[in-house]
Order: sequence, then C-alpha cells, then structure tokens
Amino acid sequence: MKSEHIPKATIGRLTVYVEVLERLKREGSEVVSSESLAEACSVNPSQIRKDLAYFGEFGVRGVGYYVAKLISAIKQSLGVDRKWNCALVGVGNLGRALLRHRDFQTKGFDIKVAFDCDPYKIGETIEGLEVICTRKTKEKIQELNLEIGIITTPPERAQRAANYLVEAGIKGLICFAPGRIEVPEHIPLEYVDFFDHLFAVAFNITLGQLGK
Amino acid sequence: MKSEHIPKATIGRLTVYVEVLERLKREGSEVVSSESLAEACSVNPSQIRKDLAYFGEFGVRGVGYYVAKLISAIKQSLGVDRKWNCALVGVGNLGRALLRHRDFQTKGFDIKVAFDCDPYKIGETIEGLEVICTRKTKEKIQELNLEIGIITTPPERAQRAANYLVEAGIKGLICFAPGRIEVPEHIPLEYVDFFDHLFAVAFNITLGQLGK
DNA sequence: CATCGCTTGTTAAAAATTTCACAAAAGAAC
DNA sequence: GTTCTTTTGTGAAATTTTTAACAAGCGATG
Repeated sequence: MKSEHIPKATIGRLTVYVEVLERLKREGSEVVSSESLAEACSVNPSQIRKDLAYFGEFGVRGVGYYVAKLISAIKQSLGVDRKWNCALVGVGNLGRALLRHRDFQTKGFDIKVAFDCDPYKIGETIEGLEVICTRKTKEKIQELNLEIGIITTPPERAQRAANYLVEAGIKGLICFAPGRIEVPEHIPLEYVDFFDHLFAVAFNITLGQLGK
Repeated sequence: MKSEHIPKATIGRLTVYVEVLERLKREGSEVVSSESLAEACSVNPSQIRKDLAYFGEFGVRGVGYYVAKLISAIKQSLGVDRKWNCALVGVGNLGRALLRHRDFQTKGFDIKVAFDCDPYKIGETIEGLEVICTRKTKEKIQELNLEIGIITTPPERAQRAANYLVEAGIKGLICFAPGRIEVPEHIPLEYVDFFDHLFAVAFNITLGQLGK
C-alpha cells in the first residue's frame, strides 16, 4: 500500500507496538506474528497488518515479522530513528521530573535547554542543565538547532511560551499545560493531559457501577 | 438522545470542554454557543452538540449554554462531580512529581496513599504523605476505601503493582509505566504515555518536511 | 521440485464516528 | 401576540476507521 493519509490512531498504536516489540526482543524473541503481537498489544491482528501497510511491507509470509527489523522499520517510519533536540519551558514540578526522566535520552529526545522566567530558578542546574532565562529563547533555539518544544509552564503562561518558541523557529510542540493554545497551522502540536485519562477511568468506573 | 454507547473520543473531548469552559468562566463569560466553544476547542460545533447529546439536553435554543451550568452538567455526566480516593504506587521521579502536583486535589482526585517497595523510601514523607510498604496494599486500600490506582513504577514492576491493587479491590487504574499490563475485563485501565505524543510530533514534523 | 501449512498484504464489508442540514424552540423586536 | 433571529438537538449523509476474508507468497517437508 504505502503512504496516503495515516490515521492519528495508527501513530499511537505504532508506538505501542515498538514498546511491546522491545520487550519481546529483550526476552529473546526473534520472530513474531501479527496474531501474537496483537494479543500482547490488545488489538486486532488485521489492525496491526494494516497499520504497518501504511508504511511498507515489513513481514515475511508464512513466517511473521523479524522483531529487530520491525522495530527499526517502525522507528524509521515514524521518524524516531534519529536524535531530536528539544527545549523545555517551565521548570516546575513537572518540568523537573521530565528533566530527570531518563527515557527522554533513551528514546532519542535530547533535552538540550531548560527555560524559565523566574529569576530564582535561572542559573540553577538540574541534571547537568542550567536553567536559562526565557528571553534567550530565540538565541538558544537557533544556536543549538532545537526542533521540539516541551511546554511545562502553568496554563496561563503556556501561550506565551508557545509564541516564543514558534517565533524562534521551533518545528513542533508538546504541551503539558491544561487548556488549549494557538499555533500556526504548520506546527505540529500535541497535548499531554493525565486528567483526560483519569476522567476516563472515573467515567468507566461510574458506568460499570450503574450498569450492574 | 441520552445514553447508549459513548465513543471514547467523546470522553476525551468533554474534558477539553470543561477545561476551556472553566477558563471562560474565570474570564467572566456566562453564556457560550456551540460555535464559539468549538472555535476555542478546535473542533466542529456539531461535534460538541452531539457529544453533549449523549448525556442530555443542557442548552437553550436561540441562546446557547450557560457556562457554569454546563460545567456542572459535564462533570456530573463524567462522574467527576465528587471526590475520588486514589493510591499511587511507585515513588520515583514521576511519582513524586505527581504527588506534588496540586491539580489532583483541585480536580477531585485525592491521593491518599503512596506505596513503594524500596526500604529506603518507606517511611519518607512527601507532601504530608508517608510512603508505605507495598505489602500493606490490601489493608490500606480497603481501610481508606481507595478506588483508583495510579501506577508510576518502572515498567517491570507495573504488572505486579496492578495485581496487588486489583486483588485489593481497586476499581480502576491509570498506568504511567510504558508497556502493556493485564487486568480483569471489568477494571477500567488507561495508559498515559508522553512518548506517544512526542512520537506523533516527530512524525508530523518529518511528514511536513517530506511534503514540502 | 511439487505440495502443504502458515502468515502476510490487501481488498471488500462492516462498524463507528463525524459532519451536514434542518426542524424545533427560545427570546427579542415590533 | 405575531414575526424574526438565533442556536440548539437530532436524523440522515458522508467520512473514517476497524474488522473480516482471502489470494499470494514463503519455507518446510517428503
């Protein structure tokens, strides 16, 4: 098949596949069928085959998928087979936790700068990274060739952070602050919101209790 | 309309509506139309009306929705118009950050216990909460009537944490560890994964660059 | 080297979700 | 109190996404 429009949900599932495949690899599996991978990911086997088909043919008929090969293929398809230089804005609790979170490095997202506008925080060092004044956004983004902005400010400062980053030429944003922000059409933007998921759990519990 | 099956995506959007409505309320709006709310949430106005219709009729024709009323209505519909007692398992960087995160309180999710299996952490106090040994899971869950479990352990310990919580009678789970876990059918489970979203941003940046 | 079993890639069908379009209803204007 | 404007709630249409079904292809077996 290859290309055309790719459902957003597909992207989400591909990252799950990678996660699960990496576990399988650690556990010694060399080959996996769409059926067993589907089982491990709690999805339909056709779904997996279709998701992969958007990007190419990665399997061997009668055999399945070579785990290591498939991991590479998916990562390459998603564009995460390389390093991405990131900037974090907003060094609060969450920002700090993310800076300390090793997986960013591991997964290829290198946080190269941490910005904050609070004079008390500027100059502080976290995980070997000096907190820098937000005024220097443009300078630093361009100097270090940063591509992805991670917004961990309080909600009322999220829009301003986004503006600075976009103006400085950032290519994409991920926003942990609640509420929506505005960015130009061509800048990919994703929101991360735990409460989304907490609400969903609460809702489903409530639903289950009513149903019974 | 009312009831029947509700799309998962609807739940996600409803939480966005609440977020945006609360901002509008703070800014002094008393009434909002589906059109302007849609604008603020970057969705289609019909979508909003349909999402709301699953739960009842909350608007006034020719007028719109009363902001404060709509917030209550949505919260009630989702089952978040009350307190939910939560247990957190895994006091690492992320766990600590969540414990310090004020919004849990604010939004009605009361983290009443923090569990960890590391003897060095047990007894430590974070935000007025003593870290308790995982062995006491069952006892505490039942004693404090905890309903939602928040899993912030490393991935290899997530399944065990889930097992303990489920066995202790937890009603729903939210898992921040990467990888999938298994729980009984009737236990609502949601995963929170930043990398999902980071991958999506990376993918969309890559896509945009190819397209051009 | 033909046959058989298995698993992919893909086309077609089904299901779910979103968008459109408009009748119904509320309030304002006259 | 009738008409006009507005905006909801909803049934029907369009679109998207998921699932099922199966032909095509790979490797093993004899």
